Amino acid sequence: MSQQITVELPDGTSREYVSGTTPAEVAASIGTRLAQAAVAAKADGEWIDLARPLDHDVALQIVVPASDEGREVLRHSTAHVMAEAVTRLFPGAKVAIGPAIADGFYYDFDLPDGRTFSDDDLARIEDEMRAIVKADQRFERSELTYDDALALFADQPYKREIIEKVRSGAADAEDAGEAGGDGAAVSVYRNVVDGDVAFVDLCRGPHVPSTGKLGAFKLLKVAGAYWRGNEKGPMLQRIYGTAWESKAALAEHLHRLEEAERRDHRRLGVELDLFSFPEEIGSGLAVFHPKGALVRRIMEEYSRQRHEASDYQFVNSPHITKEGLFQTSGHLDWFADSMFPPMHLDEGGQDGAGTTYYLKPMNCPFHILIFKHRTRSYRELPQRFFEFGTVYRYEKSGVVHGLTRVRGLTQDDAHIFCTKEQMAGELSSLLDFVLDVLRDYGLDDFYLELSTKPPGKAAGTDEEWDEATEALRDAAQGKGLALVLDVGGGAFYGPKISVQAKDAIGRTWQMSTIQLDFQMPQRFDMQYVGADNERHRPVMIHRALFGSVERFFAVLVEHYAGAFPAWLAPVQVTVLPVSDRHDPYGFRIVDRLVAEGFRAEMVDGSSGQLGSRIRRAKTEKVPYILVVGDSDVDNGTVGVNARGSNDPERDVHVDAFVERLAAEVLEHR
RNA sequence: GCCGGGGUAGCUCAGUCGGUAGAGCAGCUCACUCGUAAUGAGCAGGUCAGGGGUUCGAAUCCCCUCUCCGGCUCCA
Repeated sequence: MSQQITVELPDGTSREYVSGTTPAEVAASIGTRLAQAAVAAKADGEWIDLARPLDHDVALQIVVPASDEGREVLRHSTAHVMAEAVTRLFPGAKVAIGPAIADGFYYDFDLPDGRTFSDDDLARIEDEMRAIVKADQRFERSELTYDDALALFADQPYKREIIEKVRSGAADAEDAGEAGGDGAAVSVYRNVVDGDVAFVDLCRGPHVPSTGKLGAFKLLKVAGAYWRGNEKGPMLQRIYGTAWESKAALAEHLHRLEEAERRDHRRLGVELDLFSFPEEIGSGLAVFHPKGALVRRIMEEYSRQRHEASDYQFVNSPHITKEGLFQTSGHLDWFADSMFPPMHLDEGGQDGAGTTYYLKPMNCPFHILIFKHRTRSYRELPQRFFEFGTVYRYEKSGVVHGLTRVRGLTQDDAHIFCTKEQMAGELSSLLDFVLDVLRDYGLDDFYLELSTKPPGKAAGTDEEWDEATEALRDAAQGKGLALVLDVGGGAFYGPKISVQAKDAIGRTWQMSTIQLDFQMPQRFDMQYVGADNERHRPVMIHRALFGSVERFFAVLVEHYAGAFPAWLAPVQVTVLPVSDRHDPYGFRIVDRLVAEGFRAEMVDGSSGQLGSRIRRAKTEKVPYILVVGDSDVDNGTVGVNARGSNDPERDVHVDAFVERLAAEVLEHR
């Protein structure tokens, strides 16, 4: 008599089955639609295939495509299909790893004779993949001993390396994830069609039952990638693709990609005449044009106001310094490679040694020196120094990217020096301040990330790190935001909290960072005199709210798709007279607006017909276009075209418009 | 830095087999005087990223440098 097992379903109900029943059969017993949709299952939280027999009581979740888990399975299975297609089309290709990632998947290959993929290859591979999907190959799982697996993958060195690593116990989570198995064995998946094995891959699974379940996918791009992310290791060819539960979901995703491209700040920077990167200046060095500089100035001015109101003191420091400063801080130990090379001066001096200067890659040592300039009393703590400090970092050539990763940037940098007792309160109120200011720039969907001690690249003791990390965690909790752990992501001198913000199309950007630092105060031997008349070491908090002005600017451009809200828009109002007899009235409107402190300009009839002037102003994403004609001149009104509306408002009184614009600017709408 | 792909007018791009460069938009001039997303005509605009090589001849083929793009690695 066969044994019964109890299967608990996500809705809390339980059902009895004969031992050996598969998740596929469970799904079928619940409903045909579920059975048809199912791609995999989770048993007690563990991924399994639908065909894996259940032999004990279990909490079972049937995974369907239209879920995060389901898409992960689809993507991973699609990656296998891609690998099969590549090995068919490129005999001798070595396969590395091919996981599911956010929104898609990739697979790394090593092609014979150093061959590389072209865009045409991508199309061919996609065609081959469609054939494999059409053939509806079954994914069959089996477990092999290490020796059998090594033999099976005799001509796949990357797979063998993973197996060896797992066997020797040196595997990290990534390797273990690839190899599956249960410690004495590894699992492999065979793609079987008509009894023939078309492809086999080392894999933990799970996979869809057969390739026919796949189909809504697209290969996106080819890229180089290091084997195991090791800069010194071999460079593989990576193909990125995306896969979804339906054609509609795929189309939607591709549309999102287009939308992101449309918002690209590098493209809008040219279109809206905001900034550029003249080749003559050098890589990663931007110039801001009048309109971009205007937006930037407004951003900075508002930031200054807010900092002033929150008891920050403004300081300034030079762009270059003698090397000793960065030796003391430790930056030269960690970051000499990514600093602009030193300037050696006065080498003809008596001892011939001369002096070495560096461009500053950061501002903190300067602020420390300001603190240290005289004896500080506990009465003046916390001391908050703020500076728009321009720094230079020699970013590696391949990482420079628009305004988000540049070689010359301006940090809205502040350093707070306080007592240990003040630390908790200071961190908490700082976080409130940061979030509040970010909201004023139109960002309001946040989560926090806590980055801990970086292994092998950190100064200070574990005790100091633990203390600092816990202080940050305490500050982060209770803000009502999700807190995500970023293990090993801290700076060399301390852990950090970063504020991650979602933009208008749901992309996450790292915005502000708050770092707690017990190291610099020691290195620079900072002190204050306490109430007990003894000398104490202050705690130092590093923080940047924008991060860098350039980067924040880029995020705002992409967030707003170049359509800045009125308070930030370089031109708030464009006045268009219908014909040149309305010019004097148009100028009066512009004068009035400018007198009220708005940024208004007039485009008269000599630069085109009304339709073309309207078109241009709309292309420039001006918040308000005012059209003025005969009736407006007679009645003191304007025709208002608010950005985003295709419905012009006629006969709006000038006073009413001014009031409306003023309110909008004031409220940062 | 590494892998791959690019650089032709301000912008977007075409340019065949190696035979000294073309369009649209933008700009300028003139005409049009117009109520909501492109009026028309004309003009002007290029050391084909820079340097070297091959060739009778190079935007085109080769090499180097700069620079951009997609990734990887990195990001104080």
